[in-house]
Amino acid sequence: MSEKKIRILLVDDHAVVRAGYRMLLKNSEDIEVVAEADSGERACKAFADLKPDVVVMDLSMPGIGGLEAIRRIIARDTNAKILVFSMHEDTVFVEQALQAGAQGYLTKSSAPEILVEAIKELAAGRSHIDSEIVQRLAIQKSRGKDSPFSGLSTREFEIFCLLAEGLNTSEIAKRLSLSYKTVANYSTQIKSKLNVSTIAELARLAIRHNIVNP
Amino acid sequence: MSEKKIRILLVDDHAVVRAGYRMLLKNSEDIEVVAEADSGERACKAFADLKPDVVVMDLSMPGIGGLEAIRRIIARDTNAKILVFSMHEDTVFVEQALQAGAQGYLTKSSAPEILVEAIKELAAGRSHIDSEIVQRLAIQKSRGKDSPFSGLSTREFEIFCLLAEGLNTSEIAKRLSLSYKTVANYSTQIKSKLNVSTIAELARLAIRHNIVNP
DNA sequence: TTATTTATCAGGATATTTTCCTAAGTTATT
DNA sequence: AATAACTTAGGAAAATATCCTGATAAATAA
Repeated sequence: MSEKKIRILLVDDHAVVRAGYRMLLKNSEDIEVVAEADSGERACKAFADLKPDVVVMDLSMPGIGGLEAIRRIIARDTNAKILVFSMHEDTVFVEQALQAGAQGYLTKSSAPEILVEAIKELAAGRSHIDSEIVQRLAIQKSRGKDSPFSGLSTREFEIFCLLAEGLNTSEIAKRLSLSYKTVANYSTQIKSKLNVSTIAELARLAIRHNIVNP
Repeated sequence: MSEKKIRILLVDDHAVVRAGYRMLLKNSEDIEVVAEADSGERACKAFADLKPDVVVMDLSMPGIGGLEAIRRIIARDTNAKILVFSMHEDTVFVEQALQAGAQGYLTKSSAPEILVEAIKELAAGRSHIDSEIVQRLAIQKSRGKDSPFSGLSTREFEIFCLLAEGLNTSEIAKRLSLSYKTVANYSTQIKSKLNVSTIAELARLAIRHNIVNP
């Protein structure tokens, strides 16, 4: 047992949820929450300022989402340890988060003790992915049954989510600090890859896969 | 009891379903299925040819949907008796169907005997709406809680459904035999009335209200 | 019955968006 | 070091959306 506590940055847009996590982690002697953030942007800032040992991060947040935040943090520090704690159980999100650089993935339906356990794992340099999800990933892989989104790159998937949520091209461009043209071109590419011709079809596809709620 | 049988036109795009109805109605002495149709277009044609006493009509069909078929039939014969037999339980559809000119509305979850009963009611010049739905309509009305779609005209609602299903403007124009311009103008109007700015939002709204499946 | 509103339908003009092509810089991968 | 994949974005042309206007037809009110 090391004498120094594991320093945590909590990222979630809901204050109540953060408070809950904080309470939960208070029971652990060797864990200390050093900061909270309610957006991807502020998470990046807090990470740069405090260099926490582990970031506990929600995915769906206003502004740049969790995925983008992960990528920005990893860009700053390749060794950053990020544990995703999301409500999304769909394997697409897991794949995307890991690809973005996260080392851990838990769902909100995981048992509370697991959170502490996972944090310690990450701090020790190992990874921890929800066992149920690991199984599903394995099954999917063995069946060669990739989700229709596995062909999308990180950026494509990100824009896909925003399109499905109902944002238009210029709103997405603004949010991701990209040129309007870039987003427009991505949209075309995404529709082609997913084999849909309208945004309505795209939205329904996303809903069927629990990527956005109806 | 009149000596002449009630002459029925069955409209449904699934042959098996039509066969089922036919079997069901065979048990009734005073009912006779004189024709079947698997599309709105053919239903109109069959109606004009045979002048059945009652039309039993599904709503969701390829080509012109059931709503448009009802309107065309009523346009030809104001006294046509149309009984909608749909899987849609949402009151929006009932309102739309009645507004289009139908006298009856049953859902596929109704008891089989009810179908025979309803047909006889219609043939006698009365109306018959599924009792569960009547109740829900009454409750909605009493609460003054109109669905967001009640502000849409028949045509607007029709185009709304097709947009939500994933058709684009020119496909809709083709299907409804309208000018591209008309549909484009309607789309703008519909989005404005429903207070959405993208087709993705429109699709999600439709899905939330069970107007199209995800 | 006549007047007024509402619904349907669509053209013109203009703006906005999409699509397709191309290309440069970046990051993995071999 | 080289090939491949990803990200970014501009130009040009095609497709769509928007706003305005107007003509019928049908329903509703006076």
